[in-house]
Order: sequence, then structure tokens, then C-alpha cells
Amino acid sequence: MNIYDISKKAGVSIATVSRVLNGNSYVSEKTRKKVLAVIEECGYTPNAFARGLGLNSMKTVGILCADSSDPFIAKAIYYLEQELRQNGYDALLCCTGFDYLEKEKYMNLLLSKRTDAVILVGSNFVEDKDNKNQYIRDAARSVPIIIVNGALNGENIYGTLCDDYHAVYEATKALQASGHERILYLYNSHSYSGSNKLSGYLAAMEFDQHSNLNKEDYVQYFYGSIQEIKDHLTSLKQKGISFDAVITSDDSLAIGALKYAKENGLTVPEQLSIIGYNNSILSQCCEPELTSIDNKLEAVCSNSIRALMDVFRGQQVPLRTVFSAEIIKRGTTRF
Amino acid sequence: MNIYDISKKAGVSIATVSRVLNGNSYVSEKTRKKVLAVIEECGYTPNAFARGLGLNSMKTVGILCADSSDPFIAKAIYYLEQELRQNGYDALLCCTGFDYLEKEKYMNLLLSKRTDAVILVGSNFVEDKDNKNQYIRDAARSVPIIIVNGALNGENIYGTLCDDYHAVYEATKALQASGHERILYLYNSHSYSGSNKLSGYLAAMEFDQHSNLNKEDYVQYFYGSIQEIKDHLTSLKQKGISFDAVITSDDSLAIGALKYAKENGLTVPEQLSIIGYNNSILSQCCEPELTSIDNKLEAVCSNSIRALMDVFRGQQVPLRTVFSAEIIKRGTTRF
DNA sequence: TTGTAGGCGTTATCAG
DNA sequence: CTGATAACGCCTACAA
Repeated sequence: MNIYDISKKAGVSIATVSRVLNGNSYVSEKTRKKVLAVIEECGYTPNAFARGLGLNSMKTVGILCADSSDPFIAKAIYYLEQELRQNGYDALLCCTGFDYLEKEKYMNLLLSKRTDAVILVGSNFVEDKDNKNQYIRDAARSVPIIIVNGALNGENIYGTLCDDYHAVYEATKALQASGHERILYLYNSHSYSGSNKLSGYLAAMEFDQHSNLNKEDYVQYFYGSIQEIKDHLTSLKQKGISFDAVITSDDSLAIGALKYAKENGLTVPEQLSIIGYNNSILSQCCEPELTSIDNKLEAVCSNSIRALMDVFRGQQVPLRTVFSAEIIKRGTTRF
Repeated sequence: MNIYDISKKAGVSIATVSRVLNGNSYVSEKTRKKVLAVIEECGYTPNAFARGLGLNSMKTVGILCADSSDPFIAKAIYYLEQELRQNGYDALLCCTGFDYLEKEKYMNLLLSKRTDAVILVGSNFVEDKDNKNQYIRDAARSVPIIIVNGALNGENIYGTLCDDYHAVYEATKALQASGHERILYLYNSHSYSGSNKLSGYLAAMEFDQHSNLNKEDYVQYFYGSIQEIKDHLTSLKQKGISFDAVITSDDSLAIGALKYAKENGLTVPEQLSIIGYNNSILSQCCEPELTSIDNKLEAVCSNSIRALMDVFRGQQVPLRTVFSAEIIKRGTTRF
């Protein structure tokens, strides 16, 4: 059942059927009704491939992420999909894992599928070493690239993100103001936002200035399961590194810290304060509930799609949009 | 840059280029190399739309779910996407929400995009009232329908799921064996698996037989946030409904029960046992960690895709595959 | 307001 | 082994 069949049954040309379908050109009310009746009767749906071939677009946007089951990423994907669909676009999902070469491979795969744009979710797509970002710039020459929660300089690359630096800076300062000195920073990603967060922490701690603390001790990179995070902190304690607060780059790390406190008989927040990041559902599952930094994911996603649609319309769009984060105070801190 | 350009540069016909591209028919090693060289040199990628039009497939599978940010669903989507991609298929994601009419609408949208199959994630796609499932059967006439964690009778509809009935039955029995009598069942979905779980509970409880318990009191449907779940349980307690254990149809409900215990000064598992469902990350975030029923999501997803690929190959595929669940014992029970 | 015809870029079927 | 050529189904000038 194609447009020819419909045109025959309705006694008009395929051009007229096409016009009715797309509602652009003028068609007399009478023929429009007849055509619609036939379409309805036959249950006809235009062939999306043929349309795609002609228009060189299937109104589809690729979403690239490392791991769509991570609660934060999952939430982002949900928001993005909703917004895209509201604008008549489909979402093609692609999980790359964390390997840089895989990311590049999947980016090319999406491009070969001729998506109208590619959205990178998570700042871990922007690598520290800039030559590893070249494939993104290359891709940007064929379609607009949207980065959710990150940014990268380059033409046709649009980033929306939170001011992570400032958020962590403020959080650290708030801990200090409430009497903490030995604040540990725990993170699991060398990404764009990862290094911003770290910088915020370092700026607030001023290790160089005075501090009797050893920077290397208090800046802890660790990637692993909740269990392993707990064990890692325990091993730090055993090494003699003492801390009265932990700031993390992700809620799951903070959960690990909470488990560490439980296991070592430390009361939270009295003996150990903990701050998570992302304000994900995890922050409400534990006891006490996590104080967490909310990086305004919904606003970021919504802005990302709005920007993309503006790009499609050929409007002027800022290459970078920054929201400010908010500290959501719950039970693991006492400020 | 299309196949004609390549054929010209290589001094062959487009048919030959196509053959090289698809590696099916025989091409002399010499011309193959020449063509490949030109393709490489030009960075040529075949147009997916044109190919889709010709083959009537873009090797894309639609994934329909209510809410992709739910941890359980998110995990499922992750597994599905991985498996699909390994088989050379893309995943088109579509979040419908819980309204039945929306589900139908999005199903049709996917069909109009000519996906090669549609995967329904979550048994909440199978409605109690069977006439509401008609749209799924209709869809199954054009593409194979795969149901993850659910099942529906009908041609070309393939379901993979866990034996939820048995899992809950066993869990309830285990609670009884460890001295519990007043076991509350808390659920939030009138879905296919939802009613199976409930049946398992009811069978184990045998309210009709003897029981001095009022079935209406102990079967609690409640949909809401963790906070609201907690409050709901508190209100039950205030109404005089007493319980020494809670089995839930979802980990988030179990988290709510745990919060209820904390708020009301009940020790877990001594004074209140709790069993969750799905064995999601949430079950490891709380303290004590949740005993939860693992419904073998990875196996279910993996089997679903294997089945789908078999369907594509025209092989005989069972309409329904049932795995058995496993109780993962953690800190909220004492058996 | 409507119809005709060419083009979109492949794949596949035939001849050679 | 290779080359013409006809689909595939739609959109869109251009003509009428």
C-alpha cells in the first residue's frame, strides 16, 4: 500500500496525496476529504524510508552515553527523549562504555545512520587530552553536536552544563564554615566536569597557602562498586589519613562513604559529614539521606533540546550555557 | 559523494561498488582493492536512507517503556541496547508514561517509522483488561513483538519473564517459616507480573483457609514517592493494622518500608522484615541492605534478543520463556 | 487547484 | 566476474 495505490483509489495524482499528507500546499476541501477518507480506509502510512531519502532526514537524533543504566544518565536520557519527541524527533540510543576508541566508533556509526544531530550525555565525553576530542569536532562538521553536562570548544558544538566548580567550592566552604578541616575529595571520573569539580575543591582548600594537610592524601580518585569504595576509605583510615568530611563527585561514591562510616562506627553527620553529587534517587534511599549537589539536570536537558531546535531553525545559539547548581541539604551534613 | 561518484573514480559500475560494499557476490581481488581504496580516499559512507528504502529495513528496533529512568527499566534498556548492537541493530527509544492510550499512540508511531521489531519493556504493558491489549496484537501483524518481563498470548508475540508467582510464594513461605505471621504485601502496579506476584503472596498466605487476618488489610496497593510510601505505612499502623513483615513488588517500595521502620523506631529485621523486588542498585544503598528478589534481568534481556534474532532468521521460537527468580538475602530478613 | 516527471542513493536481477 | 537498468516510495519544481 503506497502513495500510488491511494492516489488511484482517490482518483487524484500522487502529488495531491502528498500535499494532503504534508498539509503544505493548497488543496480543495473536497479532494482533501476524499483523500483522507481513502487513507483512513486503507490504514495507509507513508513509508518513512522513502521520505527520509527524499528529505535527507528521518527526524532522528542520536544519543551517545557511556552507560544508560547509571541513574543520572538514565534520568538525562529520559528528559531528552521526552523533549525530542515533543519536537517530533526520535531518539536513537547508543551506549559506548568508557573507552575512548569505542566512543569514536559509535559516533561514526551514528553519523553513518544519518541522524540529524548527536547528543553526548555526560561530561566524560570530553577528554582531558584535547587530541582525543578531535573526532567530536570532525563529527560537528556534518551535524550539530550537543553536549549535556559538558562543553567543548568548536564550531557547531553546543554545551549546556552546571557551574560545577562553583558548586563544589561553595560546598567545601560550607563544610569549613561548619567546623570541618580535614575534608576528603573522592571522585571517579577524569572528565571535563570532573576536573571542574576538583578545581572547586582545591580552590576552597588552599593546600598551598597554609594547610598542614597533604594534598595527595585528600584528593582521592577511585573507581569501583559501593562495596569497594567503602573498603577504599577504610584502607585510607588505616593508613592514617584522617578526615571529618567527604565530598564526592557522584552520589554512589557518597553512599560508599556512608557505608564506610557505618562500618567504622562513625556517626553521620556528627563525626563525618558527607556530600554527594547529582541529587539522584540514591540520595533518598539511605539513612540519613544524603546532602547532595543538584546540578539541575532537567533544566540542562530542556535547554539542550531547545538549543538544538534553534540550531535546526538556523537561529543564533550560544555555544555554551551555564546553569548554577544548588546544594540540597539533607541528613549527612550539619550546616 | 554517492555510489556513482565512487564508481566513476574507480572506473567500474555502481553494481560493482555495491558488491564490494556488501561483500556478497564475487568480485576480483584487483577491482575490490581499487574500489576500497577509492572509498577510503573519499571517506564515503553509503546512504542509510537509500539502503533502507531498498531493503525495507534500517536494522532498527523500537524499545517502548513507560519510564526509562526507573532503575529497573534503565538497566533493562542498557542490556537490550548492548545485545541489539552486537547483532547489528540500533535501538529507538520511546517512553510512553503509564497511560494506555499513549502506549498505543507510541506503538503506532514506532510502526510508522518501520522499525524491524518492537520491544515492550516491563510487564505493565500487558493490561489486565484484555481488550486494551488489542493494539499489541494488531502491531504483531506487521512486526515481531518482544515483551521483556511479561507475556501476552498472540501470534508473533514473544515473552520472556521470571516466575514471579513462585518467587513471591517462596519468599512469603520463607518469612512464615522464620516466624512471621502478619505479612503485608505492598505493590504499585496492576500489571501482568504484578498480578502474578500478588497471586503468589495470596497462595502462600491462604487467607481463606484459617487466618485471623483480614485480606483487605494486608494487600496494599499504593503508588507514590518514597516519602509517601513511608507515610502510607504509618497511616496503616495508626489504623491498627499490625504487621511484622513487608513484601513489596519493587525495591523502591521496600525502601519506603525501611524508612517507615526507622521513623517508627522499629528495628530491622528483628521487629520488621522487608523484602524488595528487582534486586536493583537501590537494594544496596540502604542500611541494612535489602533482601530482594532478583528476577534475572540480564538473562531475560539476553534471551529476548536471542529470540528476536531467531525470529528474524525465520527459526522456530518459543512464545514464552520463563526463568526462575532468586531471593538475594541481605540484611532486612533473618531467614 | 491539480498533474507530470525527475530525482533521492541503494540493491537486485538479468544479461553478457 | 561485471555492467545496465529497473525497482523502492516519496517530495517537489514546473506546467497546465
